[in-house]
Amino acid sequence: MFALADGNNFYVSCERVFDPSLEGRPVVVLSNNDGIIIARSNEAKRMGIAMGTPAFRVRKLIESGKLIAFSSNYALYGDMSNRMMRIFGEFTPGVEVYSIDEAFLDFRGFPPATDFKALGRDIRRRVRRYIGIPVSIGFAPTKTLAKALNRIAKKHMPGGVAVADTPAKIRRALEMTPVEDVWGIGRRHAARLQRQAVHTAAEFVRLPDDWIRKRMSIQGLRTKYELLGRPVWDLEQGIPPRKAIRTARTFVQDTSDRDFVDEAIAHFTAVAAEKLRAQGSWARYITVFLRTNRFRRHQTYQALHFTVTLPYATSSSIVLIHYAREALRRIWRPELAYKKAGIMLTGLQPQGQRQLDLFRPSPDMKHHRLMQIIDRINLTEGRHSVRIAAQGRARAWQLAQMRRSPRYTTRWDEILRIYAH
DNA sequence: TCTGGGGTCCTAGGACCC
DNA sequence: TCTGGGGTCCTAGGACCC
Repeated sequence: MFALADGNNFYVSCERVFDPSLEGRPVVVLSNNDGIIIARSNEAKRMGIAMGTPAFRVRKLIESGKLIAFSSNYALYGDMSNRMMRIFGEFTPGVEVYSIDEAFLDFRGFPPATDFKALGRDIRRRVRRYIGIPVSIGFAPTKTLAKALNRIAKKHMPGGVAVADTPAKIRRALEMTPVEDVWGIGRRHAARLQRQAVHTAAEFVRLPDDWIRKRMSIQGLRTKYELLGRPVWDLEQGIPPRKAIRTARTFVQDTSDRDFVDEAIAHFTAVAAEKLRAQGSWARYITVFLRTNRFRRHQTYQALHFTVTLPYATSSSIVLIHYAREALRRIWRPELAYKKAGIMLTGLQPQGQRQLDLFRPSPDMKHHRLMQIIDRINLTEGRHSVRIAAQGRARAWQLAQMRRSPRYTTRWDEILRIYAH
């Protein structure tokens, strides 16, 4: 058996741990720049507030106090997540951290007679007591089924635990699962399946293999097998190195200010390079992209991008920023106003040997050591304490965050400020 | 006025190799 | 007139996930 355990309305639940007066009230958490809604309490869901709603659409509700909104506080959610995952680890060594709020748990070595319902309730109780987060858990023989059972636990089981350990229970679960809620079937395929009168997971698994293979690729077929209880996906532990690292931001306002965007690109590159070094990789390519505002009527949407092949793989912020700015020069069009900019590092390889180019500049070997020192200083003295000059002075990347809660679990200075009042 | 950020995998087609 | 067979690598676009 696998289990999929996740925190209910995770970001909202994190906020509630530190302010219990939020219990029972409609609460939402906003994305970067307080742009859209990315988490909702059950009460907010019941008010009909959809995922992804722009914040300005619910502004009146927030200002009148009918809806409580928080800016996102990833330092808090990340820390709460780690604590929750540690509790999961007390029940089985097989924990795959699948996202910030959910994990697959491996119970394949457990005796068949195990009472998984009771085990699930145990996990739930312990997380609730020690971390303060309500969780839901679904048990089943494959990961895709465990996902479906987790949804059933959340929607239909007051105890927050659902188990499918017999063919009959699996069949029943498939009938209860709308096809659009199956893990691996997204919006496009769901719409197409519904046109074919396929509305539930039970109906989906009745489709012939070659029909699925042709229209939904090998992935669709894997989903079918998993729903039938034939495991395709194994537990994945440890963090595989990223194959791409991307940093991008939406600006608070559209901008044509070249210097501003130049600093932003340099900064995004520095942030991405830091992640690159943290996982011990070098990058071979850097892509810079610019986007105009897709919601503007009078200007057609433009997405510009340019990729530079670096003369040698590197993780030096200095080298990467140099080529990022060159890429920006290539695509910059002064007549446009940009809403979003970003960079992406690809062609990642483990640090070690690298192929050099006979006719192009050689790497500066001193950078490696310099970057190590910068990273170490920034770790102890605070992010961005030491910067490359091109990153400018903290203006390009500032987010609008009007409603962020304190970083309760990681920043003493913020806690002390509250209690000083 | 105001609309997020960061990833992975698969397929088809082109360019190239012997 | 008739024009093989087998492979790799790269890229863009689509679909999916949180």
